[in-house]
Amino acid sequence: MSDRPHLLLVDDERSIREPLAQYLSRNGFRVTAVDSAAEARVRLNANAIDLVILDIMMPGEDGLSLCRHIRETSEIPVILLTAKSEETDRIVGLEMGADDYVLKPFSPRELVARIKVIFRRVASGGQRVTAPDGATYAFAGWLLKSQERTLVDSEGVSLPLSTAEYNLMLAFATRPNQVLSRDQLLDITQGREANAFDRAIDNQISRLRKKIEPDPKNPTLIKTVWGGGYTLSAEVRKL
Amino acid sequence: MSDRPHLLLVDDERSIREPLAQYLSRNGFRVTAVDSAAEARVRLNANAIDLVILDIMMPGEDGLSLCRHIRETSEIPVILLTAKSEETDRIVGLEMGADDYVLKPFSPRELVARIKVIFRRVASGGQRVTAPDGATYAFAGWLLKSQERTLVDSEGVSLPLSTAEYNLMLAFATRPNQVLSRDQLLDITQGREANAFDRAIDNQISRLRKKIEPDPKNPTLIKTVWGGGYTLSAEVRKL
DNA sequence: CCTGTCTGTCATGGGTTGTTCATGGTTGGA
DNA sequence: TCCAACCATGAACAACCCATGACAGACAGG
Repeated sequence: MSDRPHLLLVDDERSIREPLAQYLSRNGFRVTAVDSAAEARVRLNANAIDLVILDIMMPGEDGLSLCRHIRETSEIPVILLTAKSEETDRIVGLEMGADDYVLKPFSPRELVARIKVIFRRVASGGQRVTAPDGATYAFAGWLLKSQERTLVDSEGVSLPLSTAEYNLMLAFATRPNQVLSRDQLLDITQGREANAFDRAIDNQISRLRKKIEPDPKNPTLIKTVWGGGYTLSAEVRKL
Repeated sequence: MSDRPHLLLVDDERSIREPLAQYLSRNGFRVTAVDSAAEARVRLNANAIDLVILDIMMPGEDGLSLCRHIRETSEIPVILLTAKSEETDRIVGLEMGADDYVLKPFSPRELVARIKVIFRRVASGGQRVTAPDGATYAFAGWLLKSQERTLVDSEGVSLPLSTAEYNLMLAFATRPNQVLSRDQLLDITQGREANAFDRAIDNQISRLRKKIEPDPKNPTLIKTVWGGGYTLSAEVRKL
């Protein structure tokens, strides 16, 4: 986890969402605030989220459903916000995998305290681009082995990747055919924000292409999206 | 932690303590119930406590004081019970190192849910080298025998490890494919903090690689994660 | 007390990554 | 079609991080 943990705040009520996002920002967190579960799913995929704060009551998909989804697909901690005082709902939330809940109306200060408690617990294991244990991704004749952190070509020859190259490759392999901006890639691979005129990602892309593209000048795998970022254009199978 | 986690319940009011202890027992926990902070200190020393449930308001030494003591001397999680509804007290508790608090009157079912949340967290990321219980770990053609503190290769040849090397190897074997920072490794293997420019772990890694890597210059087992630490890239079976 | 092993510290060298910058490609409008 | 503005590329460089040999203090066994 980077210096400033990245929180995803999901609440449909603007009057809660915006001031809370501001408060959390002032307290040392990076905050992405969205107003629906659907938007939250997009952000979970695109960014490296360290913790989710989730309103239970929302139009469309509700918080409990999203919470279940998060728990099934990742280890990201979840704090539920609930206006309901009914005990059963809160307990259902905990049993569903939420790490904590906070009753509305709550004090922002208490929420921050609870967030810190969770990070204190998590601090030992958490790492950013963790691939599911031992997963292998197959695309375009390559095998990306997350356990060995290497690429293997169709003839079984192993190609060593540096740490940054591996992180980048994994970011693409888990999000094939998705355009990822430089900001997103920085966030995913290193959990940091871009400083002005940051060409770090460009450079890594260049180095990666030299390793995996048949003709690095005419990339067929990692394509440039002008003004947008990069995308891995290949079908990826997870083994 | 054994199958049935051992809880220490500290509350001076018998009308709460005894029924609650019973309820917790019926829900899969071993429970030691005491009525004072002093008694709690004795039990903490004498028994292997996995979690403490602590009333804040008690005659004599109060819960907050005991909580601070626990946090200073161990990693045992603490849940505070508090009758006070004042926000500040609860937050002070959290900031003092408690893992959670529950407001009186609370439902036992909710308390159990919260206990389980904490154990779930601890189980995934917990520190500490697991006690040498005579287990053997098999990975990449090696056997790490915790009883003999040696590595045995596929031909049965035994390779002696020094203490530090063994601790390091065990730390990896119990956390395969996890990136462990130098800080974590120092903490796990020696329980100490890194001082600035601490290269002790680097050196141990280097020595360990020379012993177990086919080609120490191109490590395939213990890999470097740039800016992150090291990881054991292998499938580990516990025998 | 001596000796050998173990382990932390230091210094040096090498690898990896971020930044800068000149160059060339892409885009949209004239 | 041409041009200006913008953007991407990749080489060169600098900063940073890591690997490892040498050394010395700590420690245990004789």
